[in-house]
Amino acid sequence: MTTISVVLVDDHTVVRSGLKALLGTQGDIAVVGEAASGEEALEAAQRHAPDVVLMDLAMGTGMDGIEAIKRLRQSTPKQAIIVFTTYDSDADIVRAVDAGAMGYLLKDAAPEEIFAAVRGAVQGKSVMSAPVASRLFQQLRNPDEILTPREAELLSLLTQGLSNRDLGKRLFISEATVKTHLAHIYAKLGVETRAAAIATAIRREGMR
Amino acid sequence: MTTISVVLVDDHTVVRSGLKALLGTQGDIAVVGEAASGEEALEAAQRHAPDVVLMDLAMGTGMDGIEAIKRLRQSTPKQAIIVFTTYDSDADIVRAVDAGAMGYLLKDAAPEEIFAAVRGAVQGKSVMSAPVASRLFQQLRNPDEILTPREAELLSLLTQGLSNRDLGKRLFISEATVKTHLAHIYAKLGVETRAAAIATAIRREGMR
DNA sequence: AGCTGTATCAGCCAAAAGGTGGAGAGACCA
DNA sequence: TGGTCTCTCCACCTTTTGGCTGATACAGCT
Repeated sequence: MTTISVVLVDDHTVVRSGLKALLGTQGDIAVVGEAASGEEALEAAQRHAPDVVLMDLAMGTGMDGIEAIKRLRQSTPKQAIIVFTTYDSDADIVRAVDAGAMGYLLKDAAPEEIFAAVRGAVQGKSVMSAPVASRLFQQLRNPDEILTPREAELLSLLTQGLSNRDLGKRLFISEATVKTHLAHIYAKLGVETRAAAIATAIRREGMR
Repeated sequence: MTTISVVLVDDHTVVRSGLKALLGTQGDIAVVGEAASGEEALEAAQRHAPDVVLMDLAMGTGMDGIEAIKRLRQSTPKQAIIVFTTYDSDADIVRAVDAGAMGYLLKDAAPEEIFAAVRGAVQGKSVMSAPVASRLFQQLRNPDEILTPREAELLSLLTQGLSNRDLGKRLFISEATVKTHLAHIYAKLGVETRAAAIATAIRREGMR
């Protein structure tokens, strides 16, 4: 059994430290490098040539996690990338997988789940937290929940706090049409009010 | 010099582990207990009687951090509570300080900052991360825009998409009172509708 | 040619939200 | 003690939003 080398990418010192401590308890996993930003991540991945990169999506400044994943796939395509983040935003999941992530863990994952993900990743298995998997599953099963371009446009304006009247003016459509679109959006998002739709959109769909 | 005993409260195993590893490097600080929820926090604080409680505000389920702070102040008033959380939301800061928190750190704080906060807390000093301090400072300059603790609480629930009726039920107040609070919140945030208030709160205040 | 999905609009009604003005109770402080 | 702040509540009224049903038009696909 060979040792699995890992590079950690997270702008929070505490989280890196915690991962290091947890992974350190496992004989077959060794943390060989750390990075606090997307830029550093590229550098560290080059230098340490790890088997696995564990990466947060939200980096305070500079390059974000998604961008870092894309570049890592180009510069060091053999490394398995596992996303390790706080929120299970639909948009982030899709984007991360699209960018080439092998796994998607949430920060409240149990240590065993993290170990399993790291071990699985080097074997080409993709591991994700249960809530993440269920979201992906739901999206595949329910194409009904995908917003049409027009609906997405409207939702985007909605999250800026516009009234139905304003939405109509902005999009050059009648208030009646705005209401129709809204009803569809609510149904697709699984909410009943505009307030909940805004909250859902900004948080879950990564709109801001 | 006596050793400072600390209890950690965070629903993320990784974060607890990280704090433990970091604090463990300091000879005068010892982690004596951990908790993954508000309920566990009360229990751990009773049992271990620590000098300091380091606590996240966002706990997955059950009691939230603010509520836990309030109860801790009642059950074990001598312990200093330091909030250790991800976002610097105005509303959360106000509510946490109001509930009796001694310090307010962000998770991207440097280890030295954390050590200093723990040491300061036992001496009755309140320590907060620079971004947090600047927010408070800004609020002091514009007293008209400061949300009262109750308003902050309401706004926090508002960003979850609740209706006036639901807000009333949740806070044990009438719908009339909810409307009064909302009117004040709108005025302070400089918006006219609940939709705009939510958008402003989530984006500008970093709430989620 | 028919089906499906998208985008547009209407009218009606009920529910929710917002605006205005007023008011009492308790805390805190000068 | 008087002033200020906060939290609570009420009534009345207007505006906005949401639920429902139904309709037309166009594009793409089979």
